[in-house]
Amino acid sequence: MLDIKLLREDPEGIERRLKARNPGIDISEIIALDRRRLELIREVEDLKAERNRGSQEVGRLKKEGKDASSLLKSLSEIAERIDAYEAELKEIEPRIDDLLARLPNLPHPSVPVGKKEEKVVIRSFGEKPDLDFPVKHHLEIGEEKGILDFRRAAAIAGARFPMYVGLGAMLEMALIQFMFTYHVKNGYTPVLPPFLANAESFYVSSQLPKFADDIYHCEKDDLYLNPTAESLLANLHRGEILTADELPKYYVAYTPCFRREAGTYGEEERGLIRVHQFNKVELFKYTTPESSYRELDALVEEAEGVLKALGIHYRVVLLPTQDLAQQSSKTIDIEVYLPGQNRYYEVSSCSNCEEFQARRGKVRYRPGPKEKPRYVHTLNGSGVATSRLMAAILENNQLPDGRIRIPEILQDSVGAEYL
RNA sequence: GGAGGGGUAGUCAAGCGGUCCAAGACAACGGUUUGCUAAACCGUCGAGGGGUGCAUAGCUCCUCCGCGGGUUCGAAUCCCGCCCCCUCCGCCA
Repeated sequence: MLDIKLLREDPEGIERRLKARNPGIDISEIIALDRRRLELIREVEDLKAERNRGSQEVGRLKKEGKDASSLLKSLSEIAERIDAYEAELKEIEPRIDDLLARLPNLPHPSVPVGKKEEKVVIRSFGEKPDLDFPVKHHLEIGEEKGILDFRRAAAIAGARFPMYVGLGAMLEMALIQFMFTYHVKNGYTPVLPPFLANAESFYVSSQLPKFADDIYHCEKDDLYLNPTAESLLANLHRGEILTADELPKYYVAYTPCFRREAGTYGEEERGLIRVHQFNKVELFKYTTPESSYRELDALVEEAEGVLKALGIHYRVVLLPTQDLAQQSSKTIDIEVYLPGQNRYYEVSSCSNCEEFQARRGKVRYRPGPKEKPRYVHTLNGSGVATSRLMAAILENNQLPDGRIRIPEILQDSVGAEYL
């Protein structure tokens, strides 16, 4: 959520910056409604001041046993006028809120302006594996080894739900446990949050109102299934005023993530690439505005640490304006390479949302004892998402003889060296 | 799901139609005193929004007592609906 004061002060400048993300953005309706809103507030507040003075006078007159009937009559007229103005306000304010809630965050100046394709590769780790034998797709590997069973999962839940079996299940659990512990050792507070959450929570993190169709919804209880722990962790301090010495706060959560993925899938998204349910270890930071970009860089490095430890080749890319999620000012993705398809896939997306989510969730901190509360900055990043990480391991670590080498640090917990 | 109790500022807590512009205490902060620490004393001390300011400074107005409605000239206080917490009962992995 942007501060409406920014729109008032510099509507052209703000609109120009937002158009870099989405050329279709037009803030003129918000500006017009807001102008009317301010007029109404002025009227209402003047009237209320008058009413309050009058009401006190009524109390005084009654105490003295005097007649207050003419004053009461004029006050009741004022009350009617207040009602009329407030009725209009009540109609206008939700419209402003809704329009404002749909505007994206302002992009950071360091973000390249442009479409998806304009993303910039910042750095990479390791080499593209050069496999001199016919490489298999992870689906094929999964079936051969009996560690992935999409067919039976489909009978249980439907298409595009994964089921890990045997060493596949062991490997998935080992990955989760390894990543979770890795970040805890780096100073993150471990959290296992609820996996369902209410609408308010998704509004704060900004999945709602825009992405209602992409989240599973339990009608009866009006709860949503977690699509990313970002949504949950962004609500951990809702409505709180933190003290300066509490910041920065680092959280790591493990959750399954559920996504409806309504729309079309391409052939290249078969298997574990795009599924309705996957496991993710999520990193989340609450920081001061001054430190948030330093913290973003650190966040990316911490996520990279996981892939380095697993020995997987990846690259780090800076997303351009038109590829940013609504709440993000700047996003850096980590992509792993899948030799089975000769393509890179995102396994981590690290964003600085600045105060966009904090404003919605009213998460603030007090810089000093006497100072006014300010909004914190929130950052999130996958650390990382498995399913895709699993696919990467299966495809990158295949050997000419058909075996799959399990990354060394996981061998003990999986209980095997090869699949 | 049922019955009862409760939700007031950072924390505790009073108030139950008009002097509430929400008491008081604790914590915090500033100061006085002080060999140091502590104590004592004095002062400051919630949030959001509007107006006026270069101002996140002052001044001023409005709103907020779990959330949303209603009654009233006037609601923390009365009425209705909902949410959350506690105790007990029922059901259940």
